[in-house]
Amino acid sequence: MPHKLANSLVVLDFETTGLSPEKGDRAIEIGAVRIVDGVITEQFQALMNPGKHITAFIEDYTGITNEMLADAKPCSEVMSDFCDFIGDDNLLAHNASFDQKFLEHELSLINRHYSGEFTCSLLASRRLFLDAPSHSLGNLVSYLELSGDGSFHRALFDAQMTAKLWVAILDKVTTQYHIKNIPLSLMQQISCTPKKQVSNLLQNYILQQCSYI
DNA sequence: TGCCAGGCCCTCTTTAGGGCCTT
Repeated sequence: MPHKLANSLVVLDFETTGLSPEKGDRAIEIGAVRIVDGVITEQFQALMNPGKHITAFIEDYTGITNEMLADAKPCSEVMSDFCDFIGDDNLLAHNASFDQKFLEHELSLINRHYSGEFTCSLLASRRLFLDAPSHSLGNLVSYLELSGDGSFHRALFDAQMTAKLWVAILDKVTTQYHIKNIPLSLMQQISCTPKKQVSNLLQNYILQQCSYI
């Protein structure tokens, strides 16, 4: 069933056989949560059989083994189900360019498409958490003391923690700049604005909002 | 034989190089 709520966002994460679909890499797991008004309302998780063996490195990195994938549904079936889950929602991922290229590649193989906007929590966090020692998902979760029960490099857990990170990013904007009901378009503007200009961008946004009152 | 991803972003930059981030 398609979802079309302005304040609804699907946070997703892929585990894959490697870094590049252009070089033949495929998805092996998809994990996602839907957040509405900052609260997780639904989740999606599935292993998928990429049609080839995964390397020992990927087995070690993810904890997903060839044995686990042997009985999994094929990518085409899982991705069709996931496309239905997305509906018309906007999308978010940590280092979104990576997940976006795998999503588009897997959906192209089954002649499906998504319509939402893609937003990146990595780009936003680099601009808003300037003092974080690193902006990897794991380090940001530690830096912000976000709680969670699971293992990094599994798709659903990473999606859950990315969702919590996103809520923390929105809280940061609300607390520091006193902006409530932050539109996704503003977050996308932040994500593509040079670091030194983010403060000006947000202050100008506040002034624009005040001028409407 | 040697190489092998790609986008973003900073700086000792912009006619470039290298680190970060994702698996």
